[in-house]
Amino acid sequence: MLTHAEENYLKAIFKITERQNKSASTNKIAEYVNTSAASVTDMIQKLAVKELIHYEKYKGATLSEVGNKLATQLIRKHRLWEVFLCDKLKFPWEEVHDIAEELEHINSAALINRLDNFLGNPRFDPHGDPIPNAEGKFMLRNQSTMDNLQVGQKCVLVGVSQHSVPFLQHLNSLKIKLGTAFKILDKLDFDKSMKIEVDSVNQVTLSHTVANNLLVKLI
Amino acid sequence: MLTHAEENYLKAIFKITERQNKSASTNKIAEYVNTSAASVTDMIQKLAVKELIHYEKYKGATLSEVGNKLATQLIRKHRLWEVFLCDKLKFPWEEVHDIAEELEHINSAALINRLDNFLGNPRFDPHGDPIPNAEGKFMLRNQSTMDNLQVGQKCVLVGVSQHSVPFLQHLNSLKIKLGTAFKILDKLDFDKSMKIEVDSVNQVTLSHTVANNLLVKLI
DNA sequence: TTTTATTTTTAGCCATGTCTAAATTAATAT
DNA sequence: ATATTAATTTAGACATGGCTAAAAATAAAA
Repeated sequence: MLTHAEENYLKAIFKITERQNKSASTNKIAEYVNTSAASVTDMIQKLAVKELIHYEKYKGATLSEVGNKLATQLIRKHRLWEVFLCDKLKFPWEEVHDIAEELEHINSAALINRLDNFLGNPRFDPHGDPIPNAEGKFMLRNQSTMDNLQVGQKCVLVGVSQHSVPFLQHLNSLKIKLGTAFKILDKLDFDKSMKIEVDSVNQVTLSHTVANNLLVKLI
Repeated sequence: MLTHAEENYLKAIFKITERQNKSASTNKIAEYVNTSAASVTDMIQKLAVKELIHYEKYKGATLSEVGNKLATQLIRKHRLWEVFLCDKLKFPWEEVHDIAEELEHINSAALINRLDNFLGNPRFDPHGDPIPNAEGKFMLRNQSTMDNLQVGQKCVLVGVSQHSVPFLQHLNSLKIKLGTAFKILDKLDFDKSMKIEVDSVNQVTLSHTVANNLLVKLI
């Protein structure tokens, strides 16, 4: 059985190696688990002994097959709890991450399977991230970031690739949420900002940073 | 903020001093938190320094006002989660304790208040134990243990004072659950067992131990 | 290709919460 | 009242997970 700390390290390595296609560096992991590089070295050595990760001195860490399985189950638990918090308890989407961060450490397969059923076996969490099934398979979706679209194209928001509270609150204030439909009205060259029509009613301008963090599906 | 361990000690002392009307002994606490007496001595000394308990060498521990407040909130969380597990996730009542034992350590007042609302502000948990409200007030009920009743009296099961899995499964097998109505048919002197009519249909014999752990309300 | 800067590791230390064994105090029985 | 038993505390140790400061390895720049 894993400790909380071990679980957090596995999840960090999962997320880092998922984004970049190479091993997770000590510093990057330290940033994710909010600790010092020295502590990370200690911990990843222990995880390597337990064969949860592959680790070579000075070359970072990647998950072993077992470690990957465990990390995936954590992601599953985290995202299911987020759905519970938003759908059932009506939490706003910017508040669910921290609570789910604690809930994900509860250990009970029966609990998670019943929760999954109770929620109607959701495929995506409140931020649009896919929820792996009990076997660890993720559902993929063809999506792109909004800044890639051309003037005139229409799309629907299916996810956000940043979960920070200020970013999500910014979207709230623009009345943008998952499912919102957009039409690209204009793209400004000098700062890459975009003029957008939201739900066929109001127009807003999005900075490149914002557009880059919006995951959309063409319609 | 409290650690898991500290929370478990406070809860243990709460339960012990709730039952007996005197301070919780080192050994008793050790039994509740499943550790050695030496470890308990260590921990209660720390808790005393933090003024969460009153402690005098060789004389056991009682909760301070602050400690009592914290313990009560833990009980509240535990019991609300038990309701969630039974009512929403349809867990059988003998399986919820262990899971709630983990869930109760999640720290979020917003979460608990929303959960309380979501569940319809229940006053009692699946074993019939009262759930303190956000201010820590318990709802009391006039109840007695079934072994106190006389032949001919009728009652309804409103709680169980033992939560062990075998005991609860035994009740399952007898089709006895909260809300079940009984009539006392006979009391046997030599072993204090009782002959009972359950829900006006089947008759069963309950040992004194079982009857003593059934909390009932006369009707 | 050296020098410099950055990253990673090692070494030594600390707090938490546990343990066993031994010592001390309290309770019980003769 | 004293001896025995039981309960409690102390002492010393260990595992986990964190820290800082210094050393070593790698990467970047001159």
